[in-house]
Amino acid sequence: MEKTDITKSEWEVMRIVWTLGETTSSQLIDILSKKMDWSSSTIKTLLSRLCDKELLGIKKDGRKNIYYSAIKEQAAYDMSVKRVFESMCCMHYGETLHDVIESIELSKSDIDSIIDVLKKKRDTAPEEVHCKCLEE
Amino acid sequence: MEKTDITKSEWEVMRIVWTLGETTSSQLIDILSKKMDWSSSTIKTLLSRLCDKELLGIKKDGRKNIYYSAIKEQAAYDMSVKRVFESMCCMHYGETLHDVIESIELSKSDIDSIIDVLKKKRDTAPEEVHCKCLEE
DNA sequence: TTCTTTTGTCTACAAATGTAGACTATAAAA
DNA sequence: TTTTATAGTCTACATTTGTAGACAAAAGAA
Repeated sequence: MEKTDITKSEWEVMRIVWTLGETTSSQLIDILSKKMDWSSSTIKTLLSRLCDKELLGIKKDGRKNIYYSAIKEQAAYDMSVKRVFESMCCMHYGETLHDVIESIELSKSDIDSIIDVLKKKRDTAPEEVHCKCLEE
Repeated sequence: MEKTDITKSEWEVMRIVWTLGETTSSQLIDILSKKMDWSSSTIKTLLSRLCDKELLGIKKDGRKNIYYSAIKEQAAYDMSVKRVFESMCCMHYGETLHDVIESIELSKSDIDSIIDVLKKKRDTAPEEVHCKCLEE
């Protein structure tokens, strides 16, 4: 079995936890019930599933639960983007990146750092990448 | 309802179809049963689900089915990567792209074209992007 | 201290997904 | 033409996901 993916609904919860740091269910219910129009039960269910998956951790404060993220936000993003790329034909990596970069918001310093890594990568980059979809 | 996602197993099928162009179930069974260690039934089920979702189309050749992709490969990739980015905090777009670029194979011309779009984007790029995770 | 709200834990249930067997109509082989 | 291998369509069934109600315990309000 491979690591479970974070599902669409779970991302919503995780992002709030990452943004707030440690937090309580009431705070999460407060925010997510408005934002996502979910019932409190739904949010509680998601919280306990995320704990099962060990994506969240719990500390007890009396009888209240304090939730905190058990994984680093950036690591979660890296992993999930990497997974998408793994489902793709590698011949399309370039254009896909091109297209996504066109469509999202990036700061100047983001851009600079990406250009930087691209330039470094260029030295050892192959002339072409070839399709492996039918292999193995 | 939003457009259904392509699932992990479905991607495997779609990629073979994209690579082969029009094809038959026997050819797909041949390739995927080896590659994925799936039974022929599994592959047939996936094919018919993909047709239901209108990601594949069928032409009849006698009583055989000829399958073909009903969506463009690049469009499918663009859409699915875009979806992942939509689940993310936009403050992490830059680093995520940086990390994924480091980890995948890109040709020199891919790299050039991405640098190109980045340079264009830089002119109008903001100094910073800000987190919207708690908004709305 | 009794009533009410909050929290937390269980249970529920439909839809989507992963995976595959059963049955049927052909087509190919013997 | 009888046998056999195929391809296609249905049905099946466990898991995961989306979504939420029921109920109990504890905390706060009256």
